[in-house]
Amino acid sequence: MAGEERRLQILAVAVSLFSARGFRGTTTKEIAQAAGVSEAMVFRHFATKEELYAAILDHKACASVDKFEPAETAREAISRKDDRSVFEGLALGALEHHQHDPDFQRLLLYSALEKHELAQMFFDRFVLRVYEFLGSYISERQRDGAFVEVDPAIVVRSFIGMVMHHSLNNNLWDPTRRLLNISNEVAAKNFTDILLNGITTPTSNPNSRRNVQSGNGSRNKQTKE
Amino acid sequence: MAGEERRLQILAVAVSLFSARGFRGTTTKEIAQAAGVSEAMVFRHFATKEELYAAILDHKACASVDKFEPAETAREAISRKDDRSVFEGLALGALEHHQHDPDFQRLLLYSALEKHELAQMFFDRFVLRVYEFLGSYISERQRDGAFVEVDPAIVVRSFIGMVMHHSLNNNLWDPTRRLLNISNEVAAKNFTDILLNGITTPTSNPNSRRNVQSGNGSRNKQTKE
DNA sequence: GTCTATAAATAGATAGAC
DNA sequence: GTCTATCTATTTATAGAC
Repeated sequence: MAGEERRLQILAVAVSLFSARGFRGTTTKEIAQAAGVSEAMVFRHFATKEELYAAILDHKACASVDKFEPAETAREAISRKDDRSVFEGLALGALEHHQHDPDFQRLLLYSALEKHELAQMFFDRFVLRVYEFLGSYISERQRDGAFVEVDPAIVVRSFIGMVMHHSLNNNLWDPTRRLLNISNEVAAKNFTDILLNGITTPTSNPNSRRNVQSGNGSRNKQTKE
Repeated sequence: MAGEERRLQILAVAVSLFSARGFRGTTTKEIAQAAGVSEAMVFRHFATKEELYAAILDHKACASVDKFEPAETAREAISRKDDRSVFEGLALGALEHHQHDPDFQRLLLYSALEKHELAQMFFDRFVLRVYEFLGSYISERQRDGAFVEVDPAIVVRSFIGMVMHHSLNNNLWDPTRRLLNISNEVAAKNFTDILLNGITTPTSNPNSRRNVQSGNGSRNKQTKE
């Protein structure tokens, strides 16, 4: 097998093993066996185990960043100020990504727990940008009077929390979907519904929407019905 | 040092090491050194490294379950049907727990990634119950007409997602709070606000609240203003 | 490009003295 | 209860033949 081809093959099996067992939990021997070569071959393509791991994280992180960067549908929805499309589209994209490539989330978690520098780099280069990106849209919609006045970062944290935690459950704790078995489309729609509209019915709660009116809040009764 | 005392000391340092480096990332030698004893002492109290790890997970999981089980304030708020108190109280409790004991979340994540059986046991004995507990309350409030008709499990997933993901950010990726620096109280309040009320202002979105009216939905225009 | 053989260090775990 | 010394297996990594 040609050099580059072999390198990619080793990389591929290593992704699967590192994501399943973590850095310290995976041995170079296992990687070599899974690739059907000797350990010496692994070290021919990657000087150290650490270098192999870094190559994987780098590849996964960059691929993920690139995949998000366009987010054409998101930008288009933003330009139309179509809130539902913005959030639902981003959620669906993330959920599909996590479902299609569960190794990605596991690698990210393992590397974060193990405090690998590339985990922090991914956070700086990807998560930070998402917060800026989404946060600035939320700010804009607040200026429009469409969203209530609340720290945009909290809104981003909340929404990403719903989405990421759902994927985490599906990939990590509840792969058989005992707790909640819904399609990504339904999940994205419901998370967006909750973020935008909440779950309280309009008439049921006298304190509802109290964040909206800044000047006439005194009309809202604090006592229960 | 007396037997039981020594045992607890080893357990304590092992918690800190296992939570920092995971099972495979922690050596019995390190544990012994951190406890100021020889490796032989570790194996005197715990037959194998695995047994020590299981003792830790078991202890942490049981302590956590016990701590939640009362949840007196939650039950009291539920009996009053004080939605805000129910969710805000549970969120604050979890956030405080995670902040006060960051090892707990790391151990849980590591053990889940490493597919340790006790991780699954914790899920079955704790997470499952929370879903039942909160889910049945949500169902009740839906029958009251206070909450919109949506799968209660999705609501639970959403809310737990906000809370857990926030703790995860604070403990794992952003301990310096670059992205979002708020107290647990503010976080719990805001997550609850979003869950109950959403972020859209009442007048801004013609599609808003469309889940509520089951019979007269045709009045809602689908076109944008 | 691929292998076998092996080095060097470290892992988990035990024996036996005090 | 505690230690030192040690065993055995495994781990990362290298040397050198083909």
